[in-house]
Amino acid sequence: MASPLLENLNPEQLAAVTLPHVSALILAGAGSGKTRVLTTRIAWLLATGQASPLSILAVTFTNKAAKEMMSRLSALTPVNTRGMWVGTFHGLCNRMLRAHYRDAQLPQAFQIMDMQDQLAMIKRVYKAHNIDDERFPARQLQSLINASKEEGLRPNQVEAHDEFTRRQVEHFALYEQACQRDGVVDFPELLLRTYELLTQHEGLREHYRRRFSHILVDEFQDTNVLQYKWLKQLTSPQTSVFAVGDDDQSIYAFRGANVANMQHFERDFANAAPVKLIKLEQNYRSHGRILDAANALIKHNQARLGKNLWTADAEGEPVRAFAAPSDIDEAAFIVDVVNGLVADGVSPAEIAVLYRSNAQSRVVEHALFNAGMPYRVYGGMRFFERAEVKHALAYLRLIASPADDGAFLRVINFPPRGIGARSIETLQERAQATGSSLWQTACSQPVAGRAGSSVAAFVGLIESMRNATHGLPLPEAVDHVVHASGLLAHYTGEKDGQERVDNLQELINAADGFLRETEREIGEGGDDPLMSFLSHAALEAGETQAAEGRPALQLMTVHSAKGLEFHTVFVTGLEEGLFPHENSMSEFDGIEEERRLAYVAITRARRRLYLTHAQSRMLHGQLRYNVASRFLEEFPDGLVQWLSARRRDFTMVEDAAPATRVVAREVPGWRIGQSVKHAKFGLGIIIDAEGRGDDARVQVNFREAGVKWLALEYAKLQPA
DNA sequence: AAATGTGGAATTTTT
DNA sequence: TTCCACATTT
Repeated sequence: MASPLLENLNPEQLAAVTLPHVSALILAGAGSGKTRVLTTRIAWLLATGQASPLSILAVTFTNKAAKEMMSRLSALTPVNTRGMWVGTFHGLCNRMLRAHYRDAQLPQAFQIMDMQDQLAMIKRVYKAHNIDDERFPARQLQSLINASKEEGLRPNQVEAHDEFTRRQVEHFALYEQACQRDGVVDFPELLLRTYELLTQHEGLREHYRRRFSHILVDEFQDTNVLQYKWLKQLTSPQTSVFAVGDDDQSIYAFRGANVANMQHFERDFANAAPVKLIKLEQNYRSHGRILDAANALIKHNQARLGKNLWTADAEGEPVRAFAAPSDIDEAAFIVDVVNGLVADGVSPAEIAVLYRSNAQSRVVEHALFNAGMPYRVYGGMRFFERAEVKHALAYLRLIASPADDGAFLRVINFPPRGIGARSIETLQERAQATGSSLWQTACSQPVAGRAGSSVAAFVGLIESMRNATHGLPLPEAVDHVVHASGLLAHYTGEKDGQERVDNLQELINAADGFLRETEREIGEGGDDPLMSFLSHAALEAGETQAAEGRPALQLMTVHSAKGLEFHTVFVTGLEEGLFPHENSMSEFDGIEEERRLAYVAITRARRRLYLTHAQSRMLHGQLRYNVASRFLEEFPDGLVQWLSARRRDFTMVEDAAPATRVVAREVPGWRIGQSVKHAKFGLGIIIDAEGRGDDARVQVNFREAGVKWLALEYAKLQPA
């Protein structure tokens, strides 16, 4: 078969793409063409008539991945992909719940809460039931709720072995009641409710099982217990499940990802035929030495399915490492190298600085700013999370779903309209007493006087907005609400309000863009555009910040770099305590997860890889001295080229920025920050010193043995 | 209702 | 140190 679709696939990719109607686990290494295989598989199923678009469901974790899949797929197939279900777990579940809201026991206009909304809801529950948030921190309950749901557990199924947990589970149950009354669902609820819908309604379950004969799952190593159960519900002996993942890139255990799903897959999804296992190990991204480093590092993990990346490409540049005296010097080094690369014609946008934790970006930003180098920091506030945008959305939510107390409280006095805390509390008490929503309570307003009339005016405002926007095209409805609510006027009058005004305008644009993008799909569900837009706003928080005009250096955590690639990558802060993070050391599988994280970082690089660590760094307002990361020791000799600075005398560098350095309490011959070796304790770093001559003692932070004071006269310390 | 002060915590993050 | 949530002040 000379299908152009299959051209240039390597034998393993070809085997995966053209697999018969069985379930399969594709172990796809970093840069092995995972997305290509996934999309080509779908295109091939369509091209050979083995599947119609209606019979395909493809699920991802992020909206970005879903979009990417759709756009690459449309380039591969002439078949109209409408009717295919491609989306995130949450997006697909939302779709099912909208279609079967009655069976799912939800109101038609149920709203989705993001994490902020969820926390606010918990605090409201606390207030209504006089729960002490000192004893029961709201965030802790939030974690318990989400973790429980992600394991598929309702409050009555959560095991509580102690009194504290028992109380928390009670609060969990109260929270669920409140959500149900308000007609709101949190993120994990979307999945859990859909899962229960399928388990409890055989007709529906059979319908979807018959419909989706092909289910494809991206990033399978990131699935949690509930997602796995959900997939099982959709699967019959006739279903082909094509799961793509990489156990070596499993870095989300902390949010419930369960790599064991990969091991269980072979057992649980073997139906008519055994599950096929295919490994994609040829890497199309990186030069040889980068892969050598990645392979060498990940070999130190015990729990692996086992994979080794290789490339037909060149060995390339050596991997380089740099030991900086301080975090400031580390940043200066990065600026130096970047300047050199940019002078050589590498675009700054093709260079990434990766770090373990966000706090590390500050020093690098500072150095880049002073060097006049454009950069972009990932992470932070998303568009739909901004206060002004959430306010506008709350008005829209209240129009669509008046029982939504969260939305009600957000805007009842914003912009300020003279409804004080007192009136709101009275309203809440009465709502609590009658078991009705704040909106209902506000409508049946028997309170006389000024407060009563303000509340009545608010009710009138929302009702007039509902009438005025009824039947309007979505962007015009949003436009109306932004004006009629007084939000625009409020921010226009405020100093520093321009950005917020811009964001409100941008919300109108977003509504317009959303309408255009979904136009083709409307008719299929006959959905209310406002409802869809509100779901969209909750499920897709939007970009962190608009892309810069000129190409900018990319700064991000290793986690957010997953799935991306760059010409040059700096992996920074490779220090014990930071990377691997100290918290991970007490966690189950913690160090191995940190190592996978380092593996992800390394495999982002196409051509050049720099590994850096700093011997001292400012952390939580204190200067800390860290030993180089164990990961740096896990590369075979000769693979990593240490740059001159390791040999260079520290004092040279210290002279460059003397003001930033603590003047060491001098012990002749030794320096704070110096790496040393001890016969018994091994490698360490000098972090303090005192005394002179025979009394001279140094404090050393040993990698293995911890912090110790040593008398120089007796301890046979060697410079390392 | 905004402005200012205080205490505590400070991996990683998407939906 | 720096950020945030929350409390108190003005």
